[in-house]
Amino acid sequence: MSSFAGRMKEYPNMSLDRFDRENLHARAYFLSHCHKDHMKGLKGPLLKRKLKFSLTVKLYCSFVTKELLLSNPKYAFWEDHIVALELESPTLITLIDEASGEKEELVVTLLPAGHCPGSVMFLVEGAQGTVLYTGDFRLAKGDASRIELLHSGSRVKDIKSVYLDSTFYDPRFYQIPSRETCLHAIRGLVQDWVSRSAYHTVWLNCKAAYGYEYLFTNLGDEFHTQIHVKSLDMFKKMPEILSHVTTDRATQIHACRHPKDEEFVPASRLPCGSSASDGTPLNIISIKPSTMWFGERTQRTKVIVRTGASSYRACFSFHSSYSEIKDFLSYLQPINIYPSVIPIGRTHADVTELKRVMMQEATPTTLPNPPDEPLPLTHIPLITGDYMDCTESNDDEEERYLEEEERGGERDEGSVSNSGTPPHWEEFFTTEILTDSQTSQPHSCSHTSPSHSTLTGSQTPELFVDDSVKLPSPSIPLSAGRGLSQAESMLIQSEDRCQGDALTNLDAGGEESGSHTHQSEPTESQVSSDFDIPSTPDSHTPGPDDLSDLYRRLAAGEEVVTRTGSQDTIVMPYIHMCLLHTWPIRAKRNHSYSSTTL
DNA sequence: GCGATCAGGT
DNA sequence: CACACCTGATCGC
Repeated sequence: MSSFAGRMKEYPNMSLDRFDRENLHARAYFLSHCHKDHMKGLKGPLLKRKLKFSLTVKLYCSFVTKELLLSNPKYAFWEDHIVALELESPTLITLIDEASGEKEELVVTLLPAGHCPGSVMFLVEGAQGTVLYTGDFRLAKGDASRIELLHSGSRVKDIKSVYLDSTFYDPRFYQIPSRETCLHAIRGLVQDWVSRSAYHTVWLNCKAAYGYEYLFTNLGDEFHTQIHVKSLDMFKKMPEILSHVTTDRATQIHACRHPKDEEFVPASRLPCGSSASDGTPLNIISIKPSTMWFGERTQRTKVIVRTGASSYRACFSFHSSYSEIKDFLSYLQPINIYPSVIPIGRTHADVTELKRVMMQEATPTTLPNPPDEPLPLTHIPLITGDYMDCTESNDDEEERYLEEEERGGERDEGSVSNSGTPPHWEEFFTTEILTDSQTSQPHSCSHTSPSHSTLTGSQTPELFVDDSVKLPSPSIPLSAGRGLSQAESMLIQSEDRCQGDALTNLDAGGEESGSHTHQSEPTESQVSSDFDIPSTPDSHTPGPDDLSDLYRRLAAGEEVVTRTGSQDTIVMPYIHMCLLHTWPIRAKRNHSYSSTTL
């Protein structure tokens, strides 16, 4: 749970993801994504009143977040105060003190966060330096190097502070199987079940939160069906999602929910109460997306776990793992790291210390101690237990592993050739409301690069452990209930293949100190970039005045040429569609910059 | 009646 | 061992 109080040291006049208490006095608000724990105070009467009397206070977020937010009538009063920004489009924002008229100018850039639809990180550049507020994020190893606006010419921008989603910033959560691996496993399980008969039905037991949509779109594509959900309202401007969901209960894949009686659902009935029209009882399995993690030396990654006669857990994470966070931080090398989550049983000092350890790992050279920060003590490991040999379930229930998948990267998806690549699908946001009849065809996008088109086209995935996964046969009594026998549990033991790749990747990511210059890149087997950052060997860092002018012009949409050394560097004002990310839902329209001043 | 907070649950 | 959410009880206004 985020314990971030809402404000950053450098820019205390803006509030991010918190809207109560001190944040009531902010000059501008920023919402990174539409999850309730980042919206505290957002519908409060005090803020509502403030808006009534203010001409300048705005809420900045992505288009998708705006849409999701306004789909809840409780936030309707924000409508005229929301400024949706494009991803990866530096925007000049002027914070105005309404009492004194004092102004403060910032350049804010939304970067894709990979956490849920519409989720972004905020890159803020201004007089107090460049800071990055990550919100919640899930980025794979190497992703930071693909975000062009974290770079200036050939090098990473000098980042003073990162306000970090530190949910899994703990070595216990060293590894979380990649999105592709998890998706692939779920697809295999669904495939095995729904192919048995039209009466075999899958219930995806998802929580009431945004973030599972890419599961729906992928499964929908794969099985040529729509996923049954409770409501479509929030997706009415998101054709790529809308086309994959339905309120028609006659489908083999459900993600519907019911406020009550969730306990008795598996094997007997669905939350929506759907049953076959001819009275034949449905054969239902439930799949509950859950976070599963593995220690540093763990060679197995069990992606699907059977928890009952007809219930499963499948690995699914909205947040980056420890090694992904470390990769992210070692790439950016911020001077300060402010964790947003203080782990239970930890004090703020502990986390501050972790940060020091992190920075020591990241930068072999001596770092200046940031002013007002306590000095590091010695490194106390967060966890004293044995997480190195974590081959057990992460869950408290006794469970049998159904599948072990350690693909270590390049074998993830049939057509995917590198390990760090998120699922290949695109979502697009539109300003028009689509009707059901308009949504049957997946939208293509002119921005999509040819390689993306290839990847998002129909794929022939490898069947996942198709002869090793054994689902309960219909002849086995589907008595719900716990205490499976060994035989019933059917441990699927694929051979432990922990090929070198996975460990090599992890090890290459951040421990050893020598390779952590900003320019350093993992070897090409680990990371593929969608663009090459040009090398400008003798460039120099522009001063604050240069930057200020540059960003002003960038915000105005100009193409900017700067002389940073012996070469001219052309700074493109808008980079579109270059990232292979799961969640950056881009505006489907020609959109000039929102150059926002007030 | 509403909001904030907490406990307890999934 | 986590997240992100819900419901219900309680308290204060």
